[in-house]
Amino acid sequence: MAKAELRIGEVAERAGVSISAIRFYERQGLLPRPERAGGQRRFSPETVQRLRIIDVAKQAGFSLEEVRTLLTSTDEGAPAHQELQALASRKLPEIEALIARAESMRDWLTAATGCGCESLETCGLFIEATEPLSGLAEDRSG
Amino acid sequence: MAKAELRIGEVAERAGVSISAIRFYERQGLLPRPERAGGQRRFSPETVQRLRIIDVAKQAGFSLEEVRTLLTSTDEGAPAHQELQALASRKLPEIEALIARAESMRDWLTAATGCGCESLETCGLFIEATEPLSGLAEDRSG
DNA sequence: GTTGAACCTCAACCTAGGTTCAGGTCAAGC
DNA sequence: GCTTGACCTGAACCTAGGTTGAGGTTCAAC
Repeated sequence: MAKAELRIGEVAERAGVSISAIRFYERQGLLPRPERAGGQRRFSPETVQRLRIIDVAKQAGFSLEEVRTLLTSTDEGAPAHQELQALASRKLPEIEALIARAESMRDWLTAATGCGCESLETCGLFIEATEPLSGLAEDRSG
Repeated sequence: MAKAELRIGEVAERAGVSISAIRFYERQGLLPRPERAGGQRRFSPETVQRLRIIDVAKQAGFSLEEVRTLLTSTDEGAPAHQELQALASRKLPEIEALIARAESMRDWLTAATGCGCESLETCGLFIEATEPLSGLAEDRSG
């Protein structure tokens, strides 16, 4: 383990995250409580990489709680692919549903840019069962 | 204008929205303040349709503030297509960006389900500049 | 005339992912 | 020894779109 010598401002800059986010992640258990010197946090360079991992996982669609699960699992010695595959398999259908909903929105909005209706009440875009809309309904089945 | 004879519970059921949402929309200016009988709201049947319009617009990706803009504009006599086209044209790039981001997430997650790495630190999925990730970066340009 | 369902208002609460603020400490340069 | 910048804690605040709860009224049936 490398020496704990970085101050929070430097870690923030290197990792491209805010100082307040670093303290927040620590509170949320995504980062271990770092060593202190005179009350101030001192981080090892590995922390920068851990913050980058957190960032990538967030971009991939994981919540901070899911990221914490992933990090905790590997911290405890489990192989990375184990929890990662499980989380990804659970997240994938959510993201696919998001894509499908967003594509329906796009189709509706595209139709709307060509709308010439005088009133919303009579506009086909706002009358349910019209095709571009059907895909927009939220899933109320379960 | 039809008679104001519906109670809030009936409007909620017909429109498929919650009672608390109806009161909330009234506070937010999406519904006009309805007539009262002994302190209780009495709605005209048109309210049900207005709630359906709100619902469709929400599904299409508009915020309540945007929906209010749309409704206010047409309430004031403007043709529906005028504000609708403007709002849709502004919303469309947002939704297209959302689709692009979600597709990048999907690709990353798909790769992750096949990951066999032992550690996150050495996993290519978490090393930036690796391709599936490049599309995931949030737009920090503007 | 009383019960119970449906309604009322106002304020507080919820999620997620942080940010901001107040009030205080620490470290380095002059 | 004083200033300045970086840091500390804890609590409050933010968005969006509502929901929930407390405490009180009204309506319809029996």
